[in-house]
Amino acid sequence: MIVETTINETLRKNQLSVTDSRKKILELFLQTQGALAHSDVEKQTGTLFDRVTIYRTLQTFVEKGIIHTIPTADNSVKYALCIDECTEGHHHDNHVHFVCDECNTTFCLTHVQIPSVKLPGGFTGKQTDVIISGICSRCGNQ
Amino acid sequence: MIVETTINETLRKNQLSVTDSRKKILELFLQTQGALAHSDVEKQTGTLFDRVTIYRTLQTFVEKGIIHTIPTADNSVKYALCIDECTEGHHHDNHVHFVCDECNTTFCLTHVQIPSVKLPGGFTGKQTDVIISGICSRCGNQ
DNA sequence: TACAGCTTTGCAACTTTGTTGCAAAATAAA
DNA sequence: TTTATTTTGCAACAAAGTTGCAAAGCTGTA
Repeated sequence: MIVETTINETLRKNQLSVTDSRKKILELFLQTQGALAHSDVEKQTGTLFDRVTIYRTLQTFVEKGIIHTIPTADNSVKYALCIDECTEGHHHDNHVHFVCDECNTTFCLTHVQIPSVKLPGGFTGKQTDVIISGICSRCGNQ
Repeated sequence: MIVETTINETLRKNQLSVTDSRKKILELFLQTQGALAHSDVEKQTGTLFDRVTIYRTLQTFVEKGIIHTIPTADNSVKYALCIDECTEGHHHDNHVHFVCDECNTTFCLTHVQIPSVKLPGGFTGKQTDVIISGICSRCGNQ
């Protein structure tokens, strides 16, 4: 169980009103190891909140830098907490994400170094996202 | 202008019937430097084909390995030709894509080496996608 | 070239996903 | 407690994607 104080503090720090939906959705992310899609949040909160509220809450969290979006090869958008306090300047610039082919969980690998890529002439890179798919530690060790 | 023979051959090689929509959509990809979203194809072909036909054609092309999907940070799916004959085993395993923040074009950088990433213990990577955003050569040189 | 068999297309209807405006409810500050 | 501001839920809508099925189009063979 996550201490409610932590959740409230996080919201206050980000100048957000403390509301039921925000508390519950933030708690969900804190409890979840992997990333969540909008539909996941919707399923896990049942009929507690309106669909629109969930959209707006996720959007707000992204704007405040509490969560970030993850690129996926299919059309789904996924969100994940930035676990490290890399949040300093609210720049979630470089990320490595791991999607398990078996259980379909998305991991945000914060402790992995982003490799630098040589770009062709004239191209200037700002942000690099790496998505690796394969088998995660849980599914591999069975 | 792309030779029609090339298009027909590509379709035949992949055991696909040669139809107007397939010819036209494949031609579009051959003419386009960047990647295309479903909506781009729709706009560029006008009322020539039904929306459903475009969906199905893109899906077929992906299955046959003629094009591949590109992960994006927003929710849009993009498709691009695999230009190199890396198609040998129909395994489009590793890709570097570049999205220009300015003109929003997506480039499939086939000649860029994919860096290897050290994964945490227990994780086994199979496919790596790298998405770099920034300024492309066209927009930078102006 | 014509025909039979198979594949593809277009239509209609539907589901899912995401957005916007606005009044009511909840929260924050005084 | 009261007031000002923020957030929520509803309704209505727009966009994106899917499915079944009959009609039309392709392919191979004669």
